[in-house]
Amino acid sequence: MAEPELAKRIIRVLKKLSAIHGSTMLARIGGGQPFRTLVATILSARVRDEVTEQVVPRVLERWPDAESLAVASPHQVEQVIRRIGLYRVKSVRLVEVAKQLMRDHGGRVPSDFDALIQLPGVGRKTAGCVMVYAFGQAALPVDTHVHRISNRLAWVKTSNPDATELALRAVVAKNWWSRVNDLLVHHGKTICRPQRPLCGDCLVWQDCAYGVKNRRPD
DNA sequence: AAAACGGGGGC
DNA sequence: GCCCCAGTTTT
Repeated sequence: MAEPELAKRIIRVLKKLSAIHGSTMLARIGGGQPFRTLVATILSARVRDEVTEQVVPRVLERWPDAESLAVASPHQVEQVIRRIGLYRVKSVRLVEVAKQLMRDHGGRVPSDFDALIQLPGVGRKTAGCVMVYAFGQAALPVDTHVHRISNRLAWVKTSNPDATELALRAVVAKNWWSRVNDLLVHHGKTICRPQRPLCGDCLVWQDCAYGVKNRRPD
């Protein structure tokens, strides 16, 4: 451990945040099923939860598996996901993903990070979310929320999300990664928001220079 | 490292 | 009107 002081700070914050309970959007929509989780995660990119939660079930109702989605036309998909941003790109990619699943993986979603990340429109975040929520495998997909928290609490000094991921992996046991991800994402969406964070309601404001300054402005 | 994709909601 | 949204791909 290069920085035991940092490790202690991270652990202290995570313990306080462990009082948080509740499910995440991807856990609700995906229901632990690989195909549902994959589709939900791809469509959720740069889209608010409320829109994703309304649109994705309609997609899955019409195309419940890779076999049916692979023979759909992107235009058909586009009509259904129209409320989501980037829908032109995403409709083409969804069909392409389904075709690739049929061609290379027997119509199943691979339970392998390296295979997932090769699907079109699937990056580190999406692959990590599928591994965590669909396969229950250890993965810590650091997103903008977790990265923002990491910066405000001064866990990392660079703008690289990978640095945050490494810092967390160093101090959190593998079987807790999904739980830690849930805690931090939930905290980032509700309290530690990008603008006007609710430091007055924050459980860890005392561990955060940003929070201390916000609660005791001078 | 930065731009592009992109409609919809909050303020 | 401006900024942001459980990112990924391209330049």
